[in-house]
Amino acid sequence: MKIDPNSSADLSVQIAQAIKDAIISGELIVDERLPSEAELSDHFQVSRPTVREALKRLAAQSLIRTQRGASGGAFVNRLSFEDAYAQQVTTSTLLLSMNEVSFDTACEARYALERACAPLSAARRSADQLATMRAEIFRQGQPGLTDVAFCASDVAFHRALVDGAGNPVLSYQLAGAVEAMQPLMNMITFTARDRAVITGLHTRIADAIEAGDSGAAVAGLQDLEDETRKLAADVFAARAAP
Amino acid sequence: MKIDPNSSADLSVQIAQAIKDAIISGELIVDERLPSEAELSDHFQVSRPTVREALKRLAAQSLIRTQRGASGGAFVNRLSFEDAYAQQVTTSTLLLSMNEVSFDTACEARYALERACAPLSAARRSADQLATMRAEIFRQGQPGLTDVAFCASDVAFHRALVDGAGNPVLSYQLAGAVEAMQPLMNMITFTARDRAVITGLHTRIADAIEAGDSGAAVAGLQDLEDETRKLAADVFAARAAP
DNA sequence: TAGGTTCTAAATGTCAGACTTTTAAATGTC
DNA sequence: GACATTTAAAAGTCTGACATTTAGAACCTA
Repeated sequence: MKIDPNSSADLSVQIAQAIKDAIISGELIVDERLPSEAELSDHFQVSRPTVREALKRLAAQSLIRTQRGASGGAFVNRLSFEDAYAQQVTTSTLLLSMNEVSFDTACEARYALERACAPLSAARRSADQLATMRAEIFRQGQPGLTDVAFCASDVAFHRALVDGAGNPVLSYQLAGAVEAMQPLMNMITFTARDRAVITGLHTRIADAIEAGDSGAAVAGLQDLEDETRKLAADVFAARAAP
Repeated sequence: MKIDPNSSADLSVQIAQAIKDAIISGELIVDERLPSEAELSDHFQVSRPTVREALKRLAAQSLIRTQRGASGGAFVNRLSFEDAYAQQVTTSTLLLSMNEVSFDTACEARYALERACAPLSAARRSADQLATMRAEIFRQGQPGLTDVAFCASDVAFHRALVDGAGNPVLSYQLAGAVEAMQPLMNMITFTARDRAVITGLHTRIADAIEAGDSGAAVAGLQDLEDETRKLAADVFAARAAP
């Protein structure tokens, strides 16, 4: 682990990069303890606050974790799917909210990816995942449900569908696509009729998944995408010309 | 922006979270300048190094950028697709390398997602993206190409295919799935015959994309997935029983 | 007056050293 | 042997200072 004394970049950035490279290259392995802050500051010839800033950068990316006390220190962190999920969701959400991504673009991406999961889910979903889908459909039919709660249930339904594929990598990749849509969906007002149509499609999809009919599941998702985009278009049209 | 004085969490974590919340909620908008470090340390009643650690955490996630000098400071950063790509790729790569994800699982996820892009790409790809695909196929046929270079070209081919869908959200989501496979692919030794089969399939896919034939493109990707998994299985079998 | 130069102040970047808190392990006691 | 106590190591935090960068103001000069 070396830094370039001639570089113009901030020291804490360079040090963070050096450690990150060591982790990626396998020079530092999972659960290995890094040298203490004092040792690192000695090694890189910088002060301890500078080393600490570098470590905080890595901690923010879940690359390391720190422990206080004797035999404490910074340890290379095993990046868990859970941590990665969370990062993926916040990054995707911010990306969408800060870049004026159109509803259609986000929606197209989400459903394209979800349709990719449908055949796997139809073949492999557990009874538990199917039960979750049914439970969410039931919840969506309850009277008095707020729009926000309806959207949250919608996300939960789709999460179960994706998880049904039994492929954690797929679940991780889709987490962002599905959850980041929620703020966009929250802009829509769902009438009782809209909800009935959506839950009807959800039922169709769940039935197809239960029957192992991947074609029907894909078709159901296609119709749901069309319906969602139509709803959104109506909302935006109504706002443009009140 | 407030922090809880009774919380046991580290101060820099709390402060980073408070600022992050303010950004996500829209309280702080893109390109807005945060208070100076001195003002923040005054506001939160902590020292400047603590504030700085919090800011470094946010900078590591590309949520803010800092500028030195007069009228400098920390600014809310517009999360660009480029930044998000990069994060997505490193996170996915580490996730795969640290969690003993099987080749098959990663491969299945990657091709499932890629097949989702194929119909859009067949309909929309630009001439430029098609040319990139052709150029990479040509490169893959060159003699003397190392296995690593062959894999890199493979990734470039697939990136062009995905970008052909013309949906930046989709490109972002797939960046991780496609690029994170590269280290896994690098474990495979490609014989001349293997390469011929793969480039043949690439040609089939490119032809289908050019012709706008989404069914053929999906079928080509399916065959490519099967071929890739067969190759990997052979490699692992050979290693298990030498 | 136009245009370049120098100065200045504000802000981040870095450093040194000290103190606080947490925690595991060594030590001591019954 | 089990439990309490001490100890030391390490991260967390604070104070205060100095270095460096940079935009803009003030100042000259042609």
